[in-house]
Amino acid sequence: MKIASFNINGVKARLPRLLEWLDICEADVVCLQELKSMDDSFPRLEFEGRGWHLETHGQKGFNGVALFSREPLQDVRRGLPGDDSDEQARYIEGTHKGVRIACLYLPNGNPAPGPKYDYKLAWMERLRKRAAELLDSEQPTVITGDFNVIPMEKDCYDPAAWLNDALFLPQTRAAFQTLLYQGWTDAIRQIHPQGDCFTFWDYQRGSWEKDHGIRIDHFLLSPQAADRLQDAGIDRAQRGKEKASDHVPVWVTLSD
DNA sequence: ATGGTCGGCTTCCGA
Repeated sequence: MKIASFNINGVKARLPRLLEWLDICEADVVCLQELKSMDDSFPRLEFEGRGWHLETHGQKGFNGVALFSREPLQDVRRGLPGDDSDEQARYIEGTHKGVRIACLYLPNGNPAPGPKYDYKLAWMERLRKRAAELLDSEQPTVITGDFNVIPMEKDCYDPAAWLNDALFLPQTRAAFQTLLYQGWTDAIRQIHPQGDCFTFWDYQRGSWEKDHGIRIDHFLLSPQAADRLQDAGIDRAQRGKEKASDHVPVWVTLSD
């Protein structure tokens, strides 16, 4: 089973690139973030016509997550539990062939300190609680998406340049590490322990041309999923295409 | 060198 994740930075702006990539990605389930589309204006037919089943969770203008799958998903759940007043569309779960898959777009949090950073940390605490429930289920589970967390110094081109950024602050990294200590496996680092594994290059300052990237799109695998981990990778070439997203797809394969 | 560039129900905001 192949599961991919891709922050597309606007489904309508990315339509040709996304359709092209979906045709070659060979994924059974695709987790998408930053749809920037409401559900009732989502270009469903473009994807359904190519055989994808869609579960979207959008909002106007910003955020938005979706699960695309070759077979219909079971038990789809929208929204991260823990705050009924939170109206931002950043989380969706579904089950594919017994594997629970959570797709998230974790808050950016900049500028820090400030209310946006407080929201990020509160969201990560809610995620910790949901992740603990998922572990307790002992079902094979994958949490993936744009975490907006640079876990380690080697995950950015110039750590000093990111010291005061909400993606790299000690509290942010500690909250991510707390997730890992629960028992989750960082699948991309598991398969690629050395070297750059960048997944994002800013549109500004020629970041792609200079390879000034960061690793913020992750796959966390429960023990039951990690036992089945075969491979993981990053479709880096997507960043060099015309009208590319600022993120590239990441993926894992699990044995059946 | 406080710039630069995307996307969105755009004329600012979020990233």
